[in-house]
Order: sequence, then C-alpha cells, then structure tokens
Amino acid sequence: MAVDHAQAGLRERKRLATRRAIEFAALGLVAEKGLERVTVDEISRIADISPRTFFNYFTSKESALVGDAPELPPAEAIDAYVHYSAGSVFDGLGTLLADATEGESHDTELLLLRRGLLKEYPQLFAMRMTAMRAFEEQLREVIALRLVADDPHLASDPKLVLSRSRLITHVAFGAMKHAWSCWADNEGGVVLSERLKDSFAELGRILAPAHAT
Amino acid sequence: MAVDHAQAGLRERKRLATRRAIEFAALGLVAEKGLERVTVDEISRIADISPRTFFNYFTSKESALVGDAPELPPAEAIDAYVHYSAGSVFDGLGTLLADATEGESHDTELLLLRRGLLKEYPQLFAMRMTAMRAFEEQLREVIALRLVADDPHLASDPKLVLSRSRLITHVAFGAMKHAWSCWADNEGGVVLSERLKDSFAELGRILAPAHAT
DNA sequence: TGCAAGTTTGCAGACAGTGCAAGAATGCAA
DNA sequence: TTGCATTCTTGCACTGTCTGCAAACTTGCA
Repeated sequence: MAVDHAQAGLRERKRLATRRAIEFAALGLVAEKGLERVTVDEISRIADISPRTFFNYFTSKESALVGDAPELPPAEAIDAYVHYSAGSVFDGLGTLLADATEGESHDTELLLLRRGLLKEYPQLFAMRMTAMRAFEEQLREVIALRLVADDPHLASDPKLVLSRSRLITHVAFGAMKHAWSCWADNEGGVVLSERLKDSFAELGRILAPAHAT
Repeated sequence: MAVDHAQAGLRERKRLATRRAIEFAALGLVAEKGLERVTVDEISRIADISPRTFFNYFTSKESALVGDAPELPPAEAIDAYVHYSAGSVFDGLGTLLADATEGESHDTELLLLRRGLLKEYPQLFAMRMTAMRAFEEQLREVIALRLVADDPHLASDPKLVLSRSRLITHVAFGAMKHAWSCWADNEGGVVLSERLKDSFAELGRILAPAHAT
C-alpha cells in the first residue's frame, strides 16, 4: 500500500516504469486516434512490450485508460469525520473525499490526459466509477460508523444503519460525479479536491434550507 | 413511440418475439451456468437463431441481459412535477421515477430473472446504469425546468441552473440505486415504484430536518 | 402475382483476452 | 563472482466477441 516509489529495488522501479509507459502510450494513442481505432497491439508497440505483457499489467484495454481507484484517507482523518457530530453527515464528506483523491495528484501529465478522455468517453467514466466499488463499500462503512456515533440508539437497528449508509453513500457519489464533471468542464486550474468541497457545499445549500427559501 | 404491441403487423410481432426469445435464452442460461460460462453461440442455439442474428438485435452479450432504459413518463406527469412548487425538488421525483419504471412491468417473467442477475453481477447493474445516460439527461432537463419554475430569477443564470440540475440528477440517481438495491434484496412482493418513493422519502428525512434531530 | 423493403444467415476476418511453457532478468547468499 | 530461486517477459495456440458483406429468404403492398 502506497509504497515509497523512490527506492524499492530495480524490479519494482522497472515495473512502475513499464506500467506508466503503457498508460502513457494508451492515453496518447486514444487522444490522437479515438478509442475504437486503437488496439492493444498498437499500444504495446508504442510502449515497447509484447502484447502478451500488456495483459500482465492490465486486464483490459480500458483498464489501462481509466486509472486506479483512490484509497481511503488515513485513519486520523476518518476518525475526525466519524466523531465530528456538528452539521449533517454530508458536511465532512467533501473534505474526506478530497483527501482521498489528493493522493492521485503525483502524475499530473497522466492525470490531465485522463481527464480529457473520461470527459470525451462517458463509458470510460462509468468504468472508472465501477472500478471504485471497493472504495464505495469502505466509504459506506465509515458512514455507518458516523451514523451510529451521531445517534447511538441506531446501533440496535443494524438494518436501518445499512440502508441509510447505503443511501448516503450513493448520494455522496452523486455529488462526487458532479464535482468531477465541473472539474473536467473547467479547463483552467482548480484542483479536484476544491471542486469536491464546492459540490458538497452546494448539496447542503440545496437540501437543508429547503424551507428557508 | 411505445407502440401498442397487440397489432402492428406480422413483421413487428415476429421481431418482438425473437427479441424476447433471445433475452429469455440469455437470462436463463446465465442464471443456470454463470455469466462467464455462457457464449453467444449457446444463447443463439437456444433462441433458435444464428449467432449472426443475435448481433442484429443486441450489440453485445451483456446488452441482451440488462434490458432497455425506461422512458420519461407522459407530459402531464412531468408538468405536474415541474409546477408542483411545494416541498423540495426531491419530493416529487420519487413519484416521477416510479411512473417511469412502471412501464417495464409488463413482462414479469423477464423482470424477475433480470433482477436476480443484476444483483448477482454488479458489473451488469453498472452497465444498465450506463445505458440510462439518455434518460438521465432527459431527467436533468425536467429538473432544470422545475428549478426555474421554483425560482424564476434563476433563468438569468443558465450556468447555475445547469450545475444545480446536474447535481440534483446525480443525487436522484443515487437514491434510485438505493431503491433498486433494497428492492432486489427483498425477495418478496413490493413493486419497485414503491421502493423508489420510500428511498426518496428517506432521503428527505435524512437531509431536510438535519437540525430538528 | 410481383416488386420493394426488411430480415436472416454464412463466411471471412479483426480484435480482445487467457493458459502454458520456455527463456531472460533480478535478488540474494555463499 | 557464481549459482540458484523468484519473478517477469514473451511467443504460441486457442476461445470468444463483434463487424462487414453478399446471398437467400420473408413480409408488405399494389
């Protein structure tokens, strides 16, 4: 998990380099010729590996394009969220998710190429979301903890906790998608984590004061 | 659209019958042997058509499994929602979506087979959601109308309307997913449209009275 | 009855993806 | 440095998806 890439043996470094070469070749080719007109053979040729090796790194052409799912932020950040207990369940979620996506920022070049593609090909965006299933479930567990922390009575009704945490997770992912599309629309700077906070803030504004129009 | 299936010419009826035969064969085989162990050749053999014909009806093995996206409910229902103007934007949405999914209820046999599969194979569920992209955009336009009806001032800021309607659409789809998983969990009766209303009601309960704990 | 339009099918072929086994590179310890 | 275990790369054969094309067939309609 999140190994320090600087020094980890030749083998590890080579593997990382190959991985990046494949992603780079794939993203570049698709940006240039369009998703349908790029084959694994071609990607492999550019990345200078055999087509067979491509599939040692990625399970499909698409998975080389969409990137990995984020990881949950460190335990302290999670604890802070779980025991925040001021404002609604959603209030801290934007920050939490922002922290989670922060980790991806290291490879800006790939990040921007990918942003363009995910915007151009909604199918790829959908695949990326699908790839976050595990992350989604982890987040749901965190939310369940928060629900019980907010209202200890709930602990006696695990089914309700499950149902509510699911609903909130789905809604939070909705806000995340929104943040992502705003971020992708906006050619300029603005980091994703900021957009995330904005989207959650807007969600709060739309929902909570529904009567105080 | 939504042609009356009863009488529409032999050609049309045959086409519909073939389509159903394929879906039925596909769903049955997958339920019996598992998604990976079923091939298009096999489906075609059971449906009594050539493999080539399979692809005249569906663009992929999966699309024969997931079913079509719903259509927007009739104009009156939409108008009623747009001009409801009591309660939050979400309040009428559950009913609206319930109406939209109501149309699918005609083929119960396929519906139940499909429910089981979408639950067992989350990838298929994800594909179904992806197939609803067009529906999602239509819904967003309805929501945009409602936003402007609620607050005419907004009409002067189309960007804000776009952003908000997107956010609300994403959140609504989150609630829809929640409704769907509850419905699929629950072996018993309960129609999807009822679950939808429940999920939206719960969403309202969680969000609006966040202060009135 | 006969023609136009739509449907089915077989065939050839591009491409995705997997299992296997041989060979090359790396890590490690003597 | 050498030798051995481990891991990575590659070629090959094979299964399966999906498309284009053209020939045969079916239905709609005059």
